[in-house]
Amino acid sequence: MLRNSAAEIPHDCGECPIRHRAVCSRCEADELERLDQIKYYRSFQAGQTVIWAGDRTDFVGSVVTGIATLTQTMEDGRTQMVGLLLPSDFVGRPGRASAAYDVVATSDLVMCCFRKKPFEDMMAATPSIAQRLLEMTLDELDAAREWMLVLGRKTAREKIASLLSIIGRRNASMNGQENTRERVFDLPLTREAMADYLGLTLETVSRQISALKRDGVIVLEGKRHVIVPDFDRLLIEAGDDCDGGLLT
Amino acid sequence: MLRNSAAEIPHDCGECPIRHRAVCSRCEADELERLDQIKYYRSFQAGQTVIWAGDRTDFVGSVVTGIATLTQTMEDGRTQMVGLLLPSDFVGRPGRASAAYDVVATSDLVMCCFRKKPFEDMMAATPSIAQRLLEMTLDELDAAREWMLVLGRKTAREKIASLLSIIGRRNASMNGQENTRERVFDLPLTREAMADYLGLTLETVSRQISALKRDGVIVLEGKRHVIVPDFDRLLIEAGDDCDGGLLT
DNA sequence: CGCAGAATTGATACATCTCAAGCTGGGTGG
DNA sequence: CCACCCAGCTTGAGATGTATCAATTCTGCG
Repeated sequence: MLRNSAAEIPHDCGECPIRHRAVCSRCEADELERLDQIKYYRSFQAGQTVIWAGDRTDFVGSVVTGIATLTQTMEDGRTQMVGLLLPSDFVGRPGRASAAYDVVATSDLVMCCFRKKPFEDMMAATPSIAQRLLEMTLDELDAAREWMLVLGRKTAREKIASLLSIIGRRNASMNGQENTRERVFDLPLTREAMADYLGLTLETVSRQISALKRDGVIVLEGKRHVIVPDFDRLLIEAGDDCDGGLLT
Repeated sequence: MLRNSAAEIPHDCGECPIRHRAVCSRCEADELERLDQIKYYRSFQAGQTVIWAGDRTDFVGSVVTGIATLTQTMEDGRTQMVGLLLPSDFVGRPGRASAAYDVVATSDLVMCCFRKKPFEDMMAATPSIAQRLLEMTLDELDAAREWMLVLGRKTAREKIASLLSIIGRRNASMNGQENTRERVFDLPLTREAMADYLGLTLETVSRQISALKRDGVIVLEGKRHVIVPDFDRLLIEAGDDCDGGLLT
């Protein structure tokens, strides 16, 4: 469990990779120091469940590195992903005792955690944290609503193109390849996880990816490495306004 | 436009029907008085568009009475409802210049509005407002995620049953008929609006409602008045855990 | 009355699911 | 080093649920 050496895990908030995007991004030096005192890191291996839906949770936290998914499952096993947690995303809800969704590490994952009670106290005393959390929550709400359009009204091909464009866009914003026509990235999800995200079966995901490849919209190297020769073309396939979603 | 007489519109916050649920619900008397000074009411007729997606918005506000919908539309006309706004729900996003979605009055509607700038200033100075808005936003996010499961993984019949159970539940919580086996309510939406909510066509909505009627899950009086003889039965049809969604 | 919007119902088309068979690439043990 | 294995993925053929197109019926209202 403690397989990550201390060297891999940031300890100084000043050097934290998510310093400027996470829930703490608006904190002043003194506030950061107080947070520093109540924070602790947890590591998870790919595939591990971080939180089980319905369980009591005593912590909240931020994804520092790696990717996790938020999923809902019906009794008969049908599952729907309802969120994709990337570095800087916040996990857990202040003021709620038990988790609403399963959180599963898709890759190896490091989280910066706070016990819930101290964090809630800190939040009440620190407007900059509450403000930032509100802003992040509003962004997530917009993303969820964007996704409702995908789930409710788009075809399988458009769904795949939408997912690829979102991953491509987020990836670009991290690497500063924003305005390039061509974009290159790795899929962080299995076909099955994509299916759960898109409300499809994995077979349909596979077929549509093959179709996009056949039509030259994307080029695959191996199963996971994606090259998009013309990102605007992908956006058109996604059914999005070509000027790019304003919200994602 | 000013067809609502002054008598119909509440002016005193103390008598406001959404006083204890809206964004102002945690305000003290003095805070309420300050809000009172910057608030104003707007009325809309059924069918009127309150806000157009993409337009600059200079106000935010709460639904006081009536129902509105939040919808997204693709260029080719496919539309998806992404929110249903009932009394006390908040409209608009502090800190954003333009609207992300169309807001349309489904019934006659009264809103309690604030110009955005004064409201933002007030929010910065009044933690109780910011806190309540965060809480409401988190609730909306949960509702949106619940809906993603409905859109992505449920059958048409389950979708209809889910919608009916949500309306029935909200209605019950307003009228205190919480634990009755039988529930009675009016549908606030046309078949087409239901279809837009559920990611279906109106024909499919109609067929599935007929099927639920035929199977005795619901009884209809006219097109809009619904009687649910056994609410648990409806929840089973919705594919929900029978102990009721914890979140909605 | 008779019109218009809303809803229902029917017949058919089609997209996606389901079930089933094979493929691929990386790891393991003989 | 090779044979094997296995999870992840691809592809095919047929079944099925929902959309589409079209024709009525209902309901409220001028």
